[in-house]
Amino acid sequence: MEMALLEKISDYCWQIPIQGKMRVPVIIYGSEKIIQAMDQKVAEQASNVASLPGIVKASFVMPDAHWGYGFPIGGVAAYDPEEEGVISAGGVGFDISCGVRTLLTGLQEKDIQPIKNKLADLLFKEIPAGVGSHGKIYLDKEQMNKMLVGGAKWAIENGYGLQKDLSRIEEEGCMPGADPHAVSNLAKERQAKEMGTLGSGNHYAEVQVVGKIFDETIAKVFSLQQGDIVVSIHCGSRGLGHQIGTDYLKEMVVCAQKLKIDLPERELACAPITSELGKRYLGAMRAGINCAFANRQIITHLIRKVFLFFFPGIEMPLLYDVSHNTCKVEKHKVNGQLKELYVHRKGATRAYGPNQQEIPEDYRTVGQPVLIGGSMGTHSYILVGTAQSERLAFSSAVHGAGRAMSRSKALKEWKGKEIIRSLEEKGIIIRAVSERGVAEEAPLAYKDVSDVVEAAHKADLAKLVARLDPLICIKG
DNA sequence: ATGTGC
Repeated sequence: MEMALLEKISDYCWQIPIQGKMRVPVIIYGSEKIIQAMDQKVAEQASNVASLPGIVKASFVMPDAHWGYGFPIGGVAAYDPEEEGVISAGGVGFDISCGVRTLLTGLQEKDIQPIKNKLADLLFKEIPAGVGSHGKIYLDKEQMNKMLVGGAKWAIENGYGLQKDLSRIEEEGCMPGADPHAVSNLAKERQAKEMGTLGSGNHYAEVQVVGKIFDETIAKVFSLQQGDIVVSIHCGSRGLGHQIGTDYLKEMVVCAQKLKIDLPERELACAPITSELGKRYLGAMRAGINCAFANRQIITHLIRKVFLFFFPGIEMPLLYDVSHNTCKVEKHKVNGQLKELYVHRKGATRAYGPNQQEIPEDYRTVGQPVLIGGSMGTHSYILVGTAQSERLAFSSAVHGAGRAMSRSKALKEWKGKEIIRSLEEKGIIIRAVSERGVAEEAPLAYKDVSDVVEAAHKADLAKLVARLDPLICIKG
């Protein structure tokens, strides 16, 4: 990114002042090194986002941002319905409610060492992964609608998990206001066989060891200790979310044209929050959130079954489950006034600080766990939300490393087999459906997640709690 | 991200 175009506010905060059609400034969080390496396109896209009607405060860019479809990935933007604010399918992203869930195991690394390969094999066998992967579950129309309304709650009622899991999921695993009738039949058909599947790309299920604790006090509240084994799931709403995105993007292009909303780029298509289309998208997108909650809940059940085989009686409670592709209605302070805003987080994790009613009671004194998935073979991190983040970025933080290299370039650079072998030498077992997928997801095709979380920490968006090191990674 | 792409 061209640093000359930015005004430095602090070591970890930079600004693009209002210019052209921008209604608010762009605020970018990150070190000089991170922002220098960011694509210039991110600045353009974030400025475009700042030009849409009803945006308040600023168009925010997280340290892990990269070029996305219309809105940058790693972007946060809030729109006010009372100021003709908009909602945008591209501002949520195609993988609606993609997110991370982490399970505690109570095991230590030495417990899994003797069975590591067998554990990897069985996890790989039991968790369907890959493009177009199907599970054993088939939902008819009636069950589909119930799932889209009930989310993880529906999954638990149908035998996939424990009632107490719900208290550790954002929205308690069931997003209110979901409207299955706003979801196309095509989207539902695509999803019918995809419940409890991982998908492809950077999605994974990973067995990890807590490699480092940054904050002992908060780690204790999160039940994390050095050497503990945890399991993390990174996936979203599969074909359903993607089809909702595709369907509504088309409609929003037409809507924006009709209402003469000035779009710097077609891909910024949006609809007024108060419009019929805006409300319908919100209902469909919320159904997508429930689909992702249910999906991660079913995968949790599959993982627990595998662990129970090796460790009879094991309990695997949730640490937390949080999304990083959503639009949510939240109250935030703008110019000293509490406003109800539509907060788009695309590749940005909600990161509530202490004393928020929305987070589990056990965590309320310290703040919400902010789960940051790394790329294949690299560290992941657990952070905690801060009080400052509300003012800084509507309580949001980073979501992961972010690509540094295109998929096609990664394919030219590496072979899947070589990547798997070199990770094996480091003691990391990869079980993947596609060798091509492994090459595309090569560790060096991603930015360094450690830099990104350090920047989030130093910018006060969220605070470092623990580092997770991969042992077994199941991929599409 | 995606029944991967014009």
